[in-house]
Amino acid sequence: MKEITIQQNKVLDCIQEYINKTGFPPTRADICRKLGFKSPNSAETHLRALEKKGYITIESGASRGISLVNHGNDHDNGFPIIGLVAAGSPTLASENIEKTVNCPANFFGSNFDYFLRVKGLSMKDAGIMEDDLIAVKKTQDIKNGDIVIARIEDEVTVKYFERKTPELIKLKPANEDFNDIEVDLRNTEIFIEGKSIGLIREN
Amino acid sequence: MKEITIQQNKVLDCIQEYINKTGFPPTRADICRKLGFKSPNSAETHLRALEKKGYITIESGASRGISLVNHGNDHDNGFPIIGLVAAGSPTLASENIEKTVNCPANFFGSNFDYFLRVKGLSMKDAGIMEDDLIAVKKTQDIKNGDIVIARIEDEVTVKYFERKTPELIKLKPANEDFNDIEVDLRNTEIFIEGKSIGLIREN
DNA sequence: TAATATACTGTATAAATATTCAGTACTATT
DNA sequence: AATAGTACTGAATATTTATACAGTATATTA
Repeated sequence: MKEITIQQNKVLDCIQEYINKTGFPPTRADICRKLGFKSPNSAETHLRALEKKGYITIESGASRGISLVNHGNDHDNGFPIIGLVAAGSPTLASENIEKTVNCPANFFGSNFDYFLRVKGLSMKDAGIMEDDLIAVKKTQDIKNGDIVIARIEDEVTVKYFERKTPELIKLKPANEDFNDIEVDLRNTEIFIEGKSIGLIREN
Repeated sequence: MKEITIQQNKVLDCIQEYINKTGFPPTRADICRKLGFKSPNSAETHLRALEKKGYITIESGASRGISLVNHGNDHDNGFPIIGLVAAGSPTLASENIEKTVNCPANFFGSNFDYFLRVKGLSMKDAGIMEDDLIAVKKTQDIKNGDIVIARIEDEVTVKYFERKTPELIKLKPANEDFNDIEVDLRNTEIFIEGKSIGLIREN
């Protein structure tokens, strides 16, 4: 994140304070009043600088169209939502983060690391529907019957886990339209990202 | 707190949604666009009614000067979980409260009032499983296809809502092992507690 | 030395926005 | 039958607001 100047920081604080107090963002004139500027352009230029540096977004044309960008919220109760890209690993890299959800860390009893947005209906009989958010705990402590987030080559999938033999793993969907995936560890690489410990659905 | 009409409730939801999405309140025109009004005065009158009834405040003269009033939020981020007792109404009386869950009020986009713990599998094809927690918003603004919490006599149930005629309501399960419930308002009393706007599952 | 970013004032203006007024229509209450 | 509340359209208008342009000045970097 780019450095900001003292004055830009004052403007940023001013915006935050204004929103806290009134519930909506300030106008250029409001900022001027607060910080003692005499020209709305003073505020404008600072706002443009803050936008360029990624601290705020400004909706063009709209009045009071300033909103604060949430960055570095990885820890204080903000959990990232990661899209389940068809081919590719779900990582916490910022470009994969859809948005963040504010909720307590122990929301699902056990701690978890991120939310995964579900694509497809392969687990529908387990009550996991398209666009649901699965709370994923990064762990290798998997028992048979757990719902795991697994990566086979470049494909990420959510399935029931079942270890048949030390070399053979079965990934079972909860939908009769889908087939079991059998993975022989001797010729296929599989990586278990973690397991599901909860679920959130936004209607 | 004074009663509000269905339309006023829609406007209130619309404001909430807009703020969640953009970070700042809507203009009259924004509300019109969302709800299909053709005159900004439609929004204006609803806003004035909501202000009069204490649900919002409007800063005179300012653009986007709407802010939501936090009224009687006896649960400050702690939401009660109510058991779905086979016979009996889900009320917020303390003896019915299983425990409380800490989460933001706008967790599911729109505000909600309590969680209901689901018993049975009558909605399993909608991804609602036994012991799931349904986020219930107390409202009478129900559309066909909504998942409602309905009370018929002393029985509380969660079902899809479908109004066939002004006198005939159908409550449809999402499970072929269950039958539709047809309610004739002329001889049976039904009370809609509210609708489901989200779901949480603790594995 | 030139270029660039910061940090302002001051003025102007088009677009966004709140707000009022005049209607129509429906419903419930007195 | 009259009154009041709800729920709108449509038009008009004054104010608010973003935004561009023209300057001045200082500090930092290449």
